[in-house]
Amino acid sequence: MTLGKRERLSVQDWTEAALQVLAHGGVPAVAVEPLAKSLGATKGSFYWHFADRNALLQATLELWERRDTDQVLAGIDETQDHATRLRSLVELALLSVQRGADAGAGSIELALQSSVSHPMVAAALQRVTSRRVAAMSELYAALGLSKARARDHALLAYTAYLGHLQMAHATPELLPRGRAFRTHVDRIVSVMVEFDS
Amino acid sequence: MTLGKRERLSVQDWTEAALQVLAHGGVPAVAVEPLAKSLGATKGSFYWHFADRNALLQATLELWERRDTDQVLAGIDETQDHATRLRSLVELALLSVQRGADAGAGSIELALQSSVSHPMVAAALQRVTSRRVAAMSELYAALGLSKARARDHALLAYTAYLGHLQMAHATPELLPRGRAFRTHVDRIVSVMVEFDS
DNA sequence: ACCTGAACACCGTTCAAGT
DNA sequence: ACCTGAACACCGTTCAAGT
Repeated sequence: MTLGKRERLSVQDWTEAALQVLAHGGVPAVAVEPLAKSLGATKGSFYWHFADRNALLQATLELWERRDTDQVLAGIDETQDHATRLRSLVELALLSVQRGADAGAGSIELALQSSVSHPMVAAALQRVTSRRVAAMSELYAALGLSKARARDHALLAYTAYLGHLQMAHATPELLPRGRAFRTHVDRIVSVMVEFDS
Repeated sequence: MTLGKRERLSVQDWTEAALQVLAHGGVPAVAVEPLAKSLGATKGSFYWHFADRNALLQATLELWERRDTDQVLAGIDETQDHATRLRSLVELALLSVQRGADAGAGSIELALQSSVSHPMVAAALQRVTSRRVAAMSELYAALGLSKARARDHALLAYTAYLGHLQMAHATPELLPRGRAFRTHVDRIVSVMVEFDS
């Protein structure tokens, strides 16, 4: 976890390190003293770069938002048709939950969901969620749903994603594994993507 | 929040107070010193009744589990048929999310989901979730689904509930309100309860 | 048996002093 | 400009001493 002895630390160094511990230990783990120790510096050094712990949290959240946006954009294959794009988007989200049970991108998101009580965290989550739901709405609308129904369906799909994320971390023993897991994901995707009326 | 001046505090008094703050401020808010202050006692008094903060948390979790089990049993009308029971179970769960945005039963559950990293919290959640999924599985099985499909469908429904709970607290602005909310809940319930093949 | 009060460790924050 | 080191507040934990 130690990043080696640097003569001087930058704001980026601290923020990067904070994002690391955020993924592992959640928001409470973004603590100044332990962070300083792992970087081989003192708390005083930290307070040169940041006003307080909240400023570090803010910078960390912004870093996460930037990377998350990039990742989602990179995950969509623009050459595919809308239906395929939608299906693979939902599928990728659900499968990504499985991958990084402890270290993946999903674990940062879960850590943030854990700390919604913190206003800054709530704001960051609100922005990212809003962006994702809007993107899915567009896809549903492109498939022929009315604006209202498209948004509603996007919300439902996102709700399923959030719940799946939660279960994968809180009670993974209850989720099917291996082949059964694929079947389960396939069923969710079907429910979320196929519709009528 | 102060429970008045009592001469002597019991384990129940501390546990009850802990459950209160758990609902409002989450697991981190279950702190010995503030709790002692609100009860008009000293930290030393606390440590007569409990080995440490973890022992208090454990007692609080057990209290929640007992009450949760009672509530769920009370919520099911045994005189109804299986389909109606299932539908009202899902519906009640989703609507309860709306009720107590800050104080309701759902807020304790959300607070616990927030702290899955804590092994004791994870264990408690695992027990409750397992119990609920099993109960729903039975209902699905009673409606004619195979054991495997019944369990899978119960998982899917529970996943939707968890995600809904999450959104209602983290990003409530994104969920529809009023009449549109009822429509949204109705749609989720339909997806979760109606099935074929 | 139950509680107080003082003590210590840990982390957030401040700031004077160093390079 | 960037960092150290010491100080203080807050909460978890211990424990000798009180009733």
